[in-house]
Amino acid sequence: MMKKRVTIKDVAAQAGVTYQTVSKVITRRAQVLPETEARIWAATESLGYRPNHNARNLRAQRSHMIGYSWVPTRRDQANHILDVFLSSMVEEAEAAGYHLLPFPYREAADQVSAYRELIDSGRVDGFVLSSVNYADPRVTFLLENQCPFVAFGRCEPEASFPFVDIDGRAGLRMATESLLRQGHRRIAALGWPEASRVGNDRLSGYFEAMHAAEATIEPAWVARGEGTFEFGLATTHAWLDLPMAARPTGVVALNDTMAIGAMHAAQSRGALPGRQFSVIGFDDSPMAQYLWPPLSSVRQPIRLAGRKCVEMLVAILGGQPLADTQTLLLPELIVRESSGAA
Amino acid sequence: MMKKRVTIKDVAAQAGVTYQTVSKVITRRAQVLPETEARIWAATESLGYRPNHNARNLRAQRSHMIGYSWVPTRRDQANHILDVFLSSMVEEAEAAGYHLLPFPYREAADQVSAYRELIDSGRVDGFVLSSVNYADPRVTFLLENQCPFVAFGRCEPEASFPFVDIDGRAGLRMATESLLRQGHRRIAALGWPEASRVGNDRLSGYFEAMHAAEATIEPAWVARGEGTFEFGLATTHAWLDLPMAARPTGVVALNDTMAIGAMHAAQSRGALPGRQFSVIGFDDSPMAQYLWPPLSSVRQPIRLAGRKCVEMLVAILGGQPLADTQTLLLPELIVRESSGAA
DNA sequence: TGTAGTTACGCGAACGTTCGCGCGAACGTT
DNA sequence: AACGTTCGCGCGAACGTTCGCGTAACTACA
Repeated sequence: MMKKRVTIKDVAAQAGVTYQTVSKVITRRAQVLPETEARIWAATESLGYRPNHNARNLRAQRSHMIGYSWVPTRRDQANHILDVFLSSMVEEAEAAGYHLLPFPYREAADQVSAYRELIDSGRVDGFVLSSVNYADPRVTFLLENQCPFVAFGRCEPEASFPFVDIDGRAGLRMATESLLRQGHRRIAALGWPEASRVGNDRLSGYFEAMHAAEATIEPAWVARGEGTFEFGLATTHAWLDLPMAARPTGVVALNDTMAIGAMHAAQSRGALPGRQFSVIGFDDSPMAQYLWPPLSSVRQPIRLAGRKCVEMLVAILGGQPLADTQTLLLPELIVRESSGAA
Repeated sequence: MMKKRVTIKDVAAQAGVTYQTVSKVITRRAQVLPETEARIWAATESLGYRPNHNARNLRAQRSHMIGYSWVPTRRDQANHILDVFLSSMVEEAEAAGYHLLPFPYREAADQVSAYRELIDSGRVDGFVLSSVNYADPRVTFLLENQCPFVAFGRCEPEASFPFVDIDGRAGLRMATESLLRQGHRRIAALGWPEASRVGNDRLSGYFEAMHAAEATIEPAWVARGEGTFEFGLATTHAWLDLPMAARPTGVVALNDTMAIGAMHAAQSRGALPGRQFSVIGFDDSPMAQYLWPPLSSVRQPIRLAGRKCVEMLVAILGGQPLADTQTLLLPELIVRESSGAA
């Protein structure tokens, strides 16, 4: 079907040298006459030669591939991050002579086996992990087998492995401080279950800001749920049912979906978000700007994170010592009309 | 660093046979005593042997990789489709012993060279294309070089190559018919530039439905723009400025972003979407349900499309004759409150 | 002119597989 | 008992590279 592959031997024949010499020229380890070198380059050019990566990788005992798997999202909760995260990783990888190998997400028990297969069969040289949580079995597996990886997200602070993470604590601190500055004192938070490391990290920023401002926190103001629209909606309704003195005037949410639920609840009671009731989300999903009123939200530097993950992993795979093995990136608060003066 | 790779020879040594025999057992081309076979399987098991894919691929002159590249979206227009499309492809590919190779999108002039490099260096066996448009240079290149590929999206009807596409025409016909059934006669459309094949295809469904219902179409009702929120907003404002008799009572949009613009325009003039003015979008993006009122939209069977693309490509790569080389999938209209009786 | 040092290139081997051929042993048939 | 068949397995080669060593030819110096 396709025209014959052109190999290094074809080039050699045309240039009148042995194929090993061609190899040396191409990999620039040559001590060759300028004249022969020119002939060889001319031959590669005219034949359109491209080194066969399978053969190279076999010889080098490397695959130049980076494994990556992500947990698929429900259809009503878009993963708007994936596009940016993936393309930034893919670009950075290509620049370093690597490629990304996406593989299907598997459920808990099976999860580690997918990683094992890929590494044992030589398909990948290392991994980028995401959605890392407490006591992640993948992390322990990879550490045990001394398999190179970089995590997007931390897990235990004790475990020391290379990671890139976004400072969610700082993000929620910024959001909370923004409300405090606008005169809010009674601020509630829509959080995730206690099992979520990311959730706890972000929430701690809320506590920090509140304590620093010496604002009291009613236990009822900190709600933990699955991050859904419905949870944000129901919880906010409950808050707005509280007696005036205990009723929050603003909410910070760990994601935009819950924030939108909160906005709907407020609006359906005639409390215009941004005027009578302030809401700040997290993620700065594209819909944030199209809501009415547009939603304030914390934006994460995803592109940077993707680049950094791959950059670090490539350095590790190249055997280079890493300056800082752990990177924390600052998010940015985007203030829109959903949050305003108390 | 990592413990020594275990190869087929290690297995052979432990099982007391030559490594070629192990190969035969593993690839199931063996005529072997049940007893030896058992020994071999036991050895692979105990050593945790995994075939080296680089070596296999080199030998087989195949990479078992499928190249895929997508055009990155602007940060305010989420690609909520990518997650589903990618994971469905990755899953289907794995089931067939393939993997996906994502590579960076390049601009027009350079675009083909990326495909050439991948195929010439033996990194991929074929491609899945998306965002195919009229006279796509990638298509002509791949056809010329007889390189296997499946397109997600058609281009010219004449060019005959395997593709999977979603029947956008049917989608817009359904949307338009839905409004017609609810008594609307003056229906406008928010389209894409004439250079967009997908745009023209979808729009033709609008024309079809209108003609079938013998509803007249004012030229001003068909607007073509870049698909942005701002375009939907401005255009709808212009429509609502028309004299009563020429003013549309409903809009169908080629994507949700423009539909949301239309909703905002209507709302800001006190026309509640779904009551005084109906809007139907396209994509059923996750935010559709969280808008107020929730947006009616056309949902595409993306997961199915992804599976189908890979299924077809794998069949082609396996040398199997394809029953139908061209698949058209029907979208589904999700009616919510943004569209209602005229 | 003999020897040491350098330069330019060839040669063999190896990476981990698969594949087709070949060969001895066991088997059944005349 | 001699002969063809089948079975079970070994053997050599090949896929396209890279790498270290070997070795001619050339330069330089005594």
